[in-house]
Amino acid sequence: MPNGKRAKFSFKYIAAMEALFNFILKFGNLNRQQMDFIASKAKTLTLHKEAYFSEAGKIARQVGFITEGILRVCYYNNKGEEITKYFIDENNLVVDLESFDNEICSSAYVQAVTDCKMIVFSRKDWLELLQTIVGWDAIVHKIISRALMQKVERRSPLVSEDATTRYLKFMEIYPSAVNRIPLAYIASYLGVTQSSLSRIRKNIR
Amino acid sequence: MPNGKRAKFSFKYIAAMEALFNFILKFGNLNRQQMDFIASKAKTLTLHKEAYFSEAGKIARQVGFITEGILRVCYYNNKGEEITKYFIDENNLVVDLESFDNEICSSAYVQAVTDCKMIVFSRKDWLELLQTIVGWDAIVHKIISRALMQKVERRSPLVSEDATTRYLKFMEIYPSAVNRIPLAYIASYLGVTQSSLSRIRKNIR
DNA sequence: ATCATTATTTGCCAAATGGCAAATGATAGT
DNA sequence: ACTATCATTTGCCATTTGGCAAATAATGAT
Repeated sequence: MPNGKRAKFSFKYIAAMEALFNFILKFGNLNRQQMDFIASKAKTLTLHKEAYFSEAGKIARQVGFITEGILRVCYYNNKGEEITKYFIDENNLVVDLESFDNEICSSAYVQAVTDCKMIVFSRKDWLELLQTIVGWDAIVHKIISRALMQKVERRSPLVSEDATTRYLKFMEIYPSAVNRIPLAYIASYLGVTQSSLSRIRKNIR
Repeated sequence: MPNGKRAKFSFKYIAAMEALFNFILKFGNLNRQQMDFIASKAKTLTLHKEAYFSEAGKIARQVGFITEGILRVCYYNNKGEEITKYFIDENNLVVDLESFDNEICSSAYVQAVTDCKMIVFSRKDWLELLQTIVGWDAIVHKIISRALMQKVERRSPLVSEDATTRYLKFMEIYPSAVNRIPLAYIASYLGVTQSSLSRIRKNIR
């Protein structure tokens, strides 16, 4: 990227890109040219609290990276209750994989829990990156496998714990998020009622 | 494979291999030569009920494909309770991914719930397949991603359901396995006590 | 067939959690 | 500062689930 062009990027934008590459480079190597090509496809996206990144009934058309804020993935179960499947916080990739990969309608909402700043790639650009950058698919596969394993390791153990233990585990995993996520969302993530979670909080102190 | 050699394979062995390739070919294409190469690395393994396929504290050194029987993956939580994380039944790949990929000690046991027949690949052979067969890594990635997504989709929703609903969902997913898995394992998978599950079974009829 | 062992069911009661509604607290808009 | 709105806490009681122990059933070995 020629020096003369730098001026048009804000400090915040550069910091966000740096966070993105810090994240990516944990999973594999890229040269300067490849990184510039990725950067050339990146757009920024601001999501206000409660806005949707992708929606049930629609096809997910972008891949995102959260630089600020927290998203959650949720759905409605057959009793009509809204269930939070998981939270995704800063410096993580967000994509409704099933929907994005297969171009089928999603059954889940991906929603901003707080105001969010993201870097996003359109489906078209993302596929171009996959076709152009040698080794990019391997990096993406690693990122996605790790994210999936993390989801399994985080939510699934809750099944065998009582409500208090669930909340304690939650606080361990998302210490900085606990105070930014409404109680109702945490309760639905943990599979307890709001009032129970409120009482659990009281008892912990 | 020359005709003269066929005689040394039993009917059962051939059926097992066919099941393996039926499974693999759902995720990508392979030519005859590639399939023969894979087959040349395959060994059969019989596990008796309660035997371990891989163990906590050890490094997982093989990839398996179940042709008959059911395995379970379990661990001990910090209260010392044995928790079944999931079951894996016929026509599925089994590998303790974290341990196998990174050559680190596992924290989980993979144990036969019933007598099992499997096709297995040693770590060495598996890596050779990855290096030799073009496109094999892509197929493996797809298989593994799907398996991980399935785990997320199966166990994680249990968090938000009551005990009876958990069991009903379990029966939907593993209809043919319900009667082959001891109640205690199912109970620990569902996060309920044995006695509760026993009562739930009674009430359902 | 018999016994020993293990798995499952059942009874009894305690503890945890849910359901509902009201009270309190927090927040944003005017 | 004052509402209106939404989020959280609390009280009361019902329901679900757990803990423990004993009874029954199933299984495998001799």
